[in-house]
Amino acid sequence: MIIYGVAMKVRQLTFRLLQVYADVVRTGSLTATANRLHLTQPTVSQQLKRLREIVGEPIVRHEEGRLVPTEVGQALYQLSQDLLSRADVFSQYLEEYNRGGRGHFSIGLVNTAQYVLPRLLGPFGQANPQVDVTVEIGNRQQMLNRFERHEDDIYVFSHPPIDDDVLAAPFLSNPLVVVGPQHYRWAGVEGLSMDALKEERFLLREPGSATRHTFEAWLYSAGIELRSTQQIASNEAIRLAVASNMGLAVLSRHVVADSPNGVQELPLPGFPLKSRWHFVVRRQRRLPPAAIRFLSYVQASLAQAFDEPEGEMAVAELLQALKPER
Amino acid sequence: MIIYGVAMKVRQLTFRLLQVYADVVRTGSLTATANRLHLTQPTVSQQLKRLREIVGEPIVRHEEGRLVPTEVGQALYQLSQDLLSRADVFSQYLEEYNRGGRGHFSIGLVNTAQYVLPRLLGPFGQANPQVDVTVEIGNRQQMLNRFERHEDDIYVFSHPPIDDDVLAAPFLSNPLVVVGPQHYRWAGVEGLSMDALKEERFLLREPGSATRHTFEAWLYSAGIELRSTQQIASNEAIRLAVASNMGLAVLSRHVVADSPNGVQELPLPGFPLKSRWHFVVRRQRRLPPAAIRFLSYVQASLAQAFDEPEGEMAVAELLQALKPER
DNA sequence: TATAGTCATAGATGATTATCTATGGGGTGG
DNA sequence: CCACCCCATAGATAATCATCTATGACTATA
Repeated sequence: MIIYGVAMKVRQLTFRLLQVYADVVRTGSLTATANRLHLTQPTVSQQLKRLREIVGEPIVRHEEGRLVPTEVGQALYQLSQDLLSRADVFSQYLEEYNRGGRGHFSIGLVNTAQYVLPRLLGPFGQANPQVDVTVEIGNRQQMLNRFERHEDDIYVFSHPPIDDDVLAAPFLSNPLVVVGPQHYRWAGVEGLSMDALKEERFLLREPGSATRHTFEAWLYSAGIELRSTQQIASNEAIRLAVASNMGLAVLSRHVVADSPNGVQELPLPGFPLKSRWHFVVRRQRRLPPAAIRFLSYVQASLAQAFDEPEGEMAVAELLQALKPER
Repeated sequence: MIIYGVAMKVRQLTFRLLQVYADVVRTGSLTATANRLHLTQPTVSQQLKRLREIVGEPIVRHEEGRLVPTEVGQALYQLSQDLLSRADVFSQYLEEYNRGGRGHFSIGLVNTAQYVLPRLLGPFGQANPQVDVTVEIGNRQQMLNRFERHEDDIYVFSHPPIDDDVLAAPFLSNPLVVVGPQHYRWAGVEGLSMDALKEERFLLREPGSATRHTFEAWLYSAGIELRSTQQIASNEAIRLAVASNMGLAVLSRHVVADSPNGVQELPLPGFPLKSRWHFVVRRQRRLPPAAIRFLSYVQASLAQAFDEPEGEMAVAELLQALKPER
């Protein structure tokens, strides 16, 4: 952009000057303006003088004891009003932004978490229509990569990465259960054990998956080795495969919880495997106010919507740890 | 939550800061901006810092070696663009105003002058559609009152008021002639003299009129006393009255010059009485650029449109006298 | 014409700004 | 791992700003 320095010394123009000038035009008196703005009359007089120098043209004249804007002064007054009100709009936007009622944040979800997060994000979005949330979804490994690159504001992991910079709040239990087809032959049998099922075919998620990793860790510690496995990349596909008698699987109870879906949970000793979802943020990262607001919202609704008072506590601590960042 | 009365320190906001910031966003580099604006890199860095303090929020962040505006920064950038371009529009307006191509001025005309001024104001208005001219009309006395009160930018008098502050440029001759009805019985008679006509009824303008005043002064110096007079307040009414055989009159030749109008000029010794119209301005008054432009325009067109080279000179001098006022 | 109110100007003084030079820290690409 | 950009910070300085108090000029109005 080419700047024409000729007509007006824009560089020296200050919003303060415009504020004072606008008030002078409104009151028609330097003294009045001085009082209203808690200044002395000479101060206002000098401000006017300087503004006139910036504009390069007289902007007010005396008329019947009042100060009246000249033709140029009127145009300048309109400009002032215009500019000041626009700056004010921006200021209000800033306030809204700081309150978290407006703006944007991004959250990265491990695949399985997408079965529960909507229950938090949905109502939050309803209550904060001006907030724009980007939801990233991937398996554990993909989310770890994003985390490494600081790509998102908040993450949800069942097993948070270990790092000094990490703040993690376990907010919701994520029980892993063994599921089989609706009319599975072992259904109802007492004393069923995993050892008895090791000959069955198990459908597993891909290696990067946390669900798979947790299950395999448990198998290892229990000294069990599976005979037959098959890899399927999504929880939903696994659920459908189980329903179709293709095998058994270990899934988050949240995946199978809702509605009749052709699968059933098998009561096995040692199950459900306990795990929890964590909100994970970097201690050092300055979260957008909207993200803070979301976490606050989560904290408030956890107890009632999910009956997870412990989660509420954990989120409260997380928020606390983030506050002094200011 | 703490409520901050002001989200942004608007008072300290400068257009300079916005200019610099806008350029930083465009180039994505402090160094580049520093070069473009002929500053050093630390200067730009500090400006950015100050702007951030004013806004109270980070406005840029590093990303792949570039500086990228944050969410708030983007909003601020838009604001900057907006404000700067508006200031620029005003600046352009100022330029136009100073060139006289835009704006307003007022001119006060003595009644008789309204017969010729349109021939100047008309074309000027055509050539400068953005200039808004207020034309005030009245008889000499009324115009003198306006002059005293500094109500107009320019005046047209045939006899300028005497005042140290007055600048007057005689720009056009205003011959006063004796007129009678079209078929007046003395028409064509050689050696006709005013002395012979003093028994006729003369139609005169009101006492404040300059035309009347000039005529009466001439009568006085010639030692002639009229027998019968009648007062009529407008030139036009007088012309019609003369055409209707109600008497004779002394009028500006400009009043009777155009078109067949039922009156004729009577050739009398001593006539036409010489007088001139003057543009009159106050030396001390700062004329709006538009008024200056009008006078310049008049100067340029006098010679060709009216064949009055002397008037051209006089107006040129007037303009000259006004110039150092800056 | 005296009085009060309103502006303008002068002089003084911290505070803030606009800049510069010098220097240090962090990445990026060889 | 080194050289090279790029940015941030420190320190310095002249200019400008934001203010104030004191005072003078001008203008209505009592």
